[in-house]
Amino acid sequence: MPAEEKDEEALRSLDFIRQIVADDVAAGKHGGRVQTRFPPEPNGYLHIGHAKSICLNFGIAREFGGLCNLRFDDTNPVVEEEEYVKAIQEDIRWLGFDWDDRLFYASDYFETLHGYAVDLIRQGKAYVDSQSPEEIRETRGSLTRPGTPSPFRDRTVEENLDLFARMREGKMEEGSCVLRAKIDMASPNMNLRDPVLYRIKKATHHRTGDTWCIYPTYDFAHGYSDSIEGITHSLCTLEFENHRPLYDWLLQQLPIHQPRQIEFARLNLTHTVMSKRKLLELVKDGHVSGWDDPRLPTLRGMRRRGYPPEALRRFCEIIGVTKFDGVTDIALLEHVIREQLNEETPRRLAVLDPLKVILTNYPEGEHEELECINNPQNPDAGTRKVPFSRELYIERSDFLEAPPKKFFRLAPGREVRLRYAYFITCQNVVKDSSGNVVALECTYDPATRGGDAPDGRKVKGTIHWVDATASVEAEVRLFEHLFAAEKPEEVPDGGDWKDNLNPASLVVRHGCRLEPSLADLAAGERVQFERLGYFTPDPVDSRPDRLVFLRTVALKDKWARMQKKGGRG
RNA sequence: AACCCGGUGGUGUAAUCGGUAACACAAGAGGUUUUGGUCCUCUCGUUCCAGGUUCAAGUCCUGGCCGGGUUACCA
Repeated sequence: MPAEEKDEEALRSLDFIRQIVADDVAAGKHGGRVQTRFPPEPNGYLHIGHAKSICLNFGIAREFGGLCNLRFDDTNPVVEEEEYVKAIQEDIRWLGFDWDDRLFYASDYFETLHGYAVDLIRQGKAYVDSQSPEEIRETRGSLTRPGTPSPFRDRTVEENLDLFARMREGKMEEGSCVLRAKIDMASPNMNLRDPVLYRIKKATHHRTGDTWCIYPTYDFAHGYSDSIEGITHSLCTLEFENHRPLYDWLLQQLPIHQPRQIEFARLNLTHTVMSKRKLLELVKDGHVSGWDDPRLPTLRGMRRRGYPPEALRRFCEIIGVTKFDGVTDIALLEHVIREQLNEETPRRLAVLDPLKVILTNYPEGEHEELECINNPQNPDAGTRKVPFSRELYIERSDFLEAPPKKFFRLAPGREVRLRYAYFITCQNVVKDSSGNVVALECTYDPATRGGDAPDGRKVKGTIHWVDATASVEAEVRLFEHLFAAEKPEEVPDGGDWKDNLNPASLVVRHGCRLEPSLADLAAGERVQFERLGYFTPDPVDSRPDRLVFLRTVALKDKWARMQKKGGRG
């Protein structure tokens, strides 16, 4: 009733699918009921593209007071496995969605589906074709040439019934015959040229075992499964657009619940690949460590990398739903990850490439604890004590012997602030015999404890540090885009998409030094290493005695950008 | 080549279903700052083209152009 509330509601525009659903609800279609489904085939792991579909389907159900089912589309036993069924459920739960007791399988409906096929045969709408797969392909015609009818197209209902029964009984060889819909061999839509409805596969199904040797095709099973479950809006990606006439035709032949299929554009991201086939190839060929490699766009990879599920949901919300087949900049994903992590992540000090600093005027054998703010974004996060003494480590990249113009960090004779600690001045550069910088001798100003100078003097730079002895060692893995090219699939002729793999997508740093509190971070916890990015202990490889951290995403780095720009001229 | 679907700044979306282009990201410039982070300000579009309907078109019509999908007993 409040006007402002109404305005706010009006401001939130509905995507074209939600608009359709809203209209249907308003019109009282299906009694105002809304039911969707997420229908993965259990033959691979879920990726961020699936997340878009999951958020859409579960999101719409929730927004319209409806339900969303999880249904495994397991109609092809030769490629599907139980292993994926479990993994997919895990991933969806992690993303934050729940299907309650509505976990279904297309294979649950095999008997009903078979009955529907028999109904179609009885109506003269389907027939058993005894042509070979090659013959079927050839007589289907082409995009420009109509197909020609099968010589078996006009078999009698009785004959078809008998043949189909024998198919089910296993008396026919694989490939010797199929059940086809009798629609229109001259249709400009290839899907309507007597599509195959059932084929013989003498394979063991992960759920039905050897009960069946004939299996329905996707087109046959999908719409009918939707109907059986009372789905009102069946959402799928654009490549099924041409299947919709078949979806509708199949449904309309029987006096059953009629769902509506609506197609939307799948998600494409820059600097990565999304197809199951390509992902599989990367895993199989060892370009990545597995399906949960943190560089992959798989949900497992992202979970391991420390991406918060809330951010993924937010991302799916931002990208919207349309019929335009575009490519989303992966920078948008990274942005929502940072946005989320910036709010909720405790800050910590860590040095990835340690350079020793000796405070020559700091008393030997002495140490102290300095108070550091946990999260400037959130005062409630409080503070913590971090050990400090005469010998420290700073980031090697925070020191330059001959600093360029805009370099604000440490250099000979220059003063900087150690975050939450003291101002220090570099007095001497210690080098080994081959001229490498091995340590810095600095003086600190005791009056600047905490990081402020009582005399009001300023420093240009603040750098992070860690105590040399009271710190723990760790391995840290840094990631960049898996592919250097924005669109890895676009390759010059003769080239391979894998040529675009980024050789620097994984950089492993050994001998990193972390503030002691990081030693007992629990798996799944996320922190910000100040000035470096957001990190999480690797749930796979990190052990109490051998810490491994993964960088979820780097902080934005203006300095790096300036350097890059300058370097290019 | 036939059919289907699309086309709004660099990218992704929006525009109260004809009323005078908005948001986010990216990029660039500047400000604040004990993270070169965050935050704040500013810059970046003849809505693919050409006609037409209309007082009024990103929205409707026609024709082009460009892009995607489709010729598995895969999904």
